[in-house]
Amino acid sequence: MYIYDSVKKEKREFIPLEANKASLYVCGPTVYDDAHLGHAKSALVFDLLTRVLRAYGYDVTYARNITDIDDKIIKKAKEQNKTIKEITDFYTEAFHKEMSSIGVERPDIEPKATESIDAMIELIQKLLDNNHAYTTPDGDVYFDTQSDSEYLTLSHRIQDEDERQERVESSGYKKNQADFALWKSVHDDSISYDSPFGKGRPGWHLECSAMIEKHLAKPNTQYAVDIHGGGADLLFPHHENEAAQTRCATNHALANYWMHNGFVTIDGEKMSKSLGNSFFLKDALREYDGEVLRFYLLSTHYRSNFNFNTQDLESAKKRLDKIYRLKKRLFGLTHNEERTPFQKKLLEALGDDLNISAALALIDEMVTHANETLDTAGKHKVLKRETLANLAYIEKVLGFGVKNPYEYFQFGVDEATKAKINTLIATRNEAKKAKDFERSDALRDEILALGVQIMDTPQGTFWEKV
RNA sequence: GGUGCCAUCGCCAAGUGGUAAGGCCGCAGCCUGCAAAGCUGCUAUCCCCAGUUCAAAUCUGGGUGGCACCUCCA
Repeated sequence: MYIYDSVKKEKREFIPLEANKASLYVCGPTVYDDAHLGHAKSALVFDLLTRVLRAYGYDVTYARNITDIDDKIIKKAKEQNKTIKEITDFYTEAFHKEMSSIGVERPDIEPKATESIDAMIELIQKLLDNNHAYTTPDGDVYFDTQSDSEYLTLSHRIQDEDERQERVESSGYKKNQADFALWKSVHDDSISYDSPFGKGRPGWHLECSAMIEKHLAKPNTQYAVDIHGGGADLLFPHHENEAAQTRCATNHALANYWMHNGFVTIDGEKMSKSLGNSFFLKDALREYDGEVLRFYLLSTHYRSNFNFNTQDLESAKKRLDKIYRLKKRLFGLTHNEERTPFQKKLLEALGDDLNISAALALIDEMVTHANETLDTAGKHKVLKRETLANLAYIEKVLGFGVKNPYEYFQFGVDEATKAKINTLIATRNEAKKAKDFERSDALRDEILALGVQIMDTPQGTFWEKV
């Protein structure tokens, strides 16, 4: 399997630290607001990566954190007159629910920042002991970027000479402008934790390093984890700082492979709070089946930026529909797991840095071939068996086609309408039987007016929401 | 201003030196009472200019255009 390493900037063969095992850490959400499509994209990308690694036979340990202590959370809690925990519990649960509806499996480990304070304090203490951090008179602890000769090697940034030397005064007690807080002292009655450095809260970058040490890192390895992932915007400063902390506090570097997913944009612009163009996942889920969103968001290579629009979403849906229609044709048949050449090719495509386009093209060809054979030789047992095995494989590795195919096509149709449609179809079939085509066509138009397309097949008349 | 990424059919999108995958849309046909679905066929020389090479969408240089990071951000 090959992975594009966004730090080394090249595709590299994946060689794990420990044979047959793979550890993966991904920066998760700060739970103070609803997840938007960008969060969905990131979660989907690493969900796919995990599935592919497992398909390759790796025993994967996947950790994704929940940041549940942060200034923004505190601000929101104050605004809504709620406790921090009420806020974070609410958004954590919403996050889980929404991710689940787009087929994202739960990570193996989901550490919360508030449950890892000890590990963070331990890490800060090590950095202080190693002279990679310093305390300020007002009780903050900063990482000393000048003490780390490898600082900025991750993001390939060139340190600005002006920044280095000039602004010591303007940044309080910081030695260098680039230094970042490991511990922010708290002097008022807002939420804080006790520490050897005084009451305070952990810095933003610290928790990931601490949690990786606590949950994933193995002693005496060159890297703490095999793969570290996150959104492209996290490379600097977040990952740069994480890497610096880990490198300076422990005897290993943070990650062997770095993976960064591209952004979801709307009208060509990155979604952001300040632009007011966020598209929340919960809103999208009201209009579209979660799996359609999964398929659409995953249909472009993970490193590319992704411009969201409903026209493209519709055309992605039509592509997914074809998988489900094939499922319908084979509905009710049982099958066993079976390896086919198709599956091998599919995995090879995905193993090439998650080349989803190549994988989807293979699926399209498989579906077309299966339909063609079913059209001409409906009783082709081997084909049916292999196709079912292939569809099951697609479900497992890509998470496409996991639903009941009939229900999939009925998304957003309420029970009363369903009953009405079934009645109309029954009436139409009677008219058809009596060869009263004028009536049957009129009934079909009536059904179409409900936003439903019907299709007559040898197995009966089926309908799909348009 | 600094750094980096990108530019392939109407739209989405693979392809990193050997002569352009796939999907959507469109057109023609098969099937169908008619449709829908399914199937078959048709549709690009790769932003511009120059260079390297037997050979470039793919490498180099120069343009033009778009985006991102440098501040919280998936």
